[in-house]
This record gives sequence, structure tokens and C-alpha cells, in this order.
Amino acid sequence: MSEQLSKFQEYLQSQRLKLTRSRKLVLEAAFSLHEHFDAESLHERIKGLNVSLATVYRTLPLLQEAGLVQLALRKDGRDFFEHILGHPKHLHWLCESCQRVYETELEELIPILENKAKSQRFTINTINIHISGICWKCRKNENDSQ
Amino acid sequence: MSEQLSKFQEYLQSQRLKLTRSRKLVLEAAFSLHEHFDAESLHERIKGLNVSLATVYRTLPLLQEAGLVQLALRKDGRDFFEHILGHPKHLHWLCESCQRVYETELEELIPILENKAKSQRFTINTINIHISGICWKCRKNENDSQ
DNA sequence: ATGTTGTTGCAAATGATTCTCAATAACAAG
DNA sequence: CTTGTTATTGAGAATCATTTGCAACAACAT
Repeated sequence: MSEQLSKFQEYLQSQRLKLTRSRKLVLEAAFSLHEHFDAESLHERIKGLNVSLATVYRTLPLLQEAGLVQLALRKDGRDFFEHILGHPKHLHWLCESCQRVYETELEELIPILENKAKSQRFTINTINIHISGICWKCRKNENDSQ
Repeated sequence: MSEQLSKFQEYLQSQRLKLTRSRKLVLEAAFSLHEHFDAESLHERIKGLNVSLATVYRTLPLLQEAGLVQLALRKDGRDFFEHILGHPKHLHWLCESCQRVYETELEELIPILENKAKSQRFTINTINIHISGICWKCRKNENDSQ
């Protein structure tokens, strides 16, 4: 059994919730996609397997609470998630011009954030950093056309 | 004329847009509130002055593009903004238990982020950092009740 | 003053997410 | 491996923040 599945099962048991066929499929879908996904892309991924979109929406918070998935960013009025197994956390860079999303490591920021957390006795669960601006490709195009 | 108003006017002119009564009122409302606000709270703030909610929604992106306001966080399915005049940027700490939002400075992170930006030739426009977890008040209550 | 063009309020539309409910599936216990 | 208990499901309706269409109106350049 995959690491993520047993982690999910463990979480569900701790909450007296059930490990169902639909939930397994949603979990698998989430880990089969190696980019940001929203509820609809998960649903699309398991289309034909008789799992309703409502169930995908209902499963997403469970995956978050289980520490398997986290909200990555909001784009075009929709929530996008990413799975986290042991993945280093990362920054998200959003280009306001082309809407592309880039990622970089955030390792070096963690100690600083943990320090701040400590001083106000805050227990960190997830860290989410978004930087909006213009990426080099778009900056380049702007210059080209001037 | 307030600094924010002339900045807004400057932006509008650069885009051949008009400085209207409604837009002025929305701007004033945004700067009169010293906490996070959503479209509805702005509308509420200028209730009776005959500015429609749709216009508030239409003005918000303009204020963002003018660099006067930025999206601060999403809560309860709504977007919350904050004004920025010369304000130091800050981190947002969201308590998952009581839903309170705390803020702290982020000064020391800026050079690191600018460095990362430079190395990938990204032009930073806005920085948004959210940390979710449990605040000390809720942590305390949890312990009390155990 | 006046024409041109952007803007507004209003109401209807949109679209992601949530909810309702009767039917069904997990799973613990015998 | 049956059965009872309780959580879960699919389907579709309901919500609710945000967006849009449109005809009347207001900014502002000339």
C-alpha cells in the first residue's frame, strides 16, 4: 500500500471516518497529477469511475486535514491544490501577464518563519507564499515590442 | 488632495480612464477602513451614497492595478483586501480554529525574496504570505480542556 | 457648450462550491 | 459471513460571491 494511502487511512480512522472506494480514487487522482489541480481536474481524471464531483469536493478537505494535500493558489476564481508527500515546500510565482505559475524552493525562509511563529506561540500547519508580478518571458516581450 | 487620490488619478489618466464620483468614494472607503475589507464592507461603508455593489467590484481591480490596494487573503469564500500606501508589507497568520487573522512584519524576508526574483528575472509586484495553523489562544483552550 | 467615450445602476447571469436526501456501502461485533 | 449502526454517496437543487449586458448618464477634451 502506498505511503499516502496508509497516511490517509490513519487519518480517517482517527476521525472514525471510512475509507471508501470514492475516497481512494480521489486520493489516487491527486497523486497521479504532477501539477496543480482543482476539483474539476481530479474529477476529470477519474471520469467514468462513477465518482461525483460533489464527492471530490467533499474529499478535498479530508486530504488537507490528513496533511496529504494543500491549497496552492487561487486562479480564475478556482482553488488549486498540490499534493505533499515529503516534498519540500515552495514559493509560487504568478505572472500577471501570462498567468503562468512558477515554483521555487523556500527552504531558507523556513527558519525565519518558525522563529516568528515561536515568538507569538503560533503552531504552523501550512505555509503559502505567492508572489505576483511579471515573469522574464513577458518582460522580454514587452521590451521587444517597444 | 490625498496622496492616494492623486496616485489613483495618475493611474486612471495613464489608462485613459475617468476619475468618477463613485470611484473616489470607493477609494475613500478603502482607506477609511483600517482592517481587511471585502467588496461588501466597502459598499456598506458608502451606503446611501448611491454607489452600486457592481461598481465597487469594478473599482477594486483598478485600485489594485494602481498599486493602492492588494488582495490580502481569502476567507469564507470571499476575497479580502488591504490598502497599501507606504505600509510595510506583512505576513498573515490564519488560525484554523478560531478563524482569526494576525499580522506581523515581513521586512527580513524581503531581501531573500528579491534575490530569488533576481535570479529568475521576475519583477515582483506584490508579495502575499499566509501561514495557517493554530494560534496560542486556541492552543491554550485545547490544553485546558484535555 | 458639445460630442465622444467611458461609466453607472440595475437586474439577470455565471460558476464554483455546498447542501439535501433517499439509497447504499463500511465496518464492528457477534 | 450476517447484521445493525452510522457514515457516505450521487444527483440535482441551492448558495452566494463575482461578473456582465444594457440603456441612461457623466467625464472630460476641444
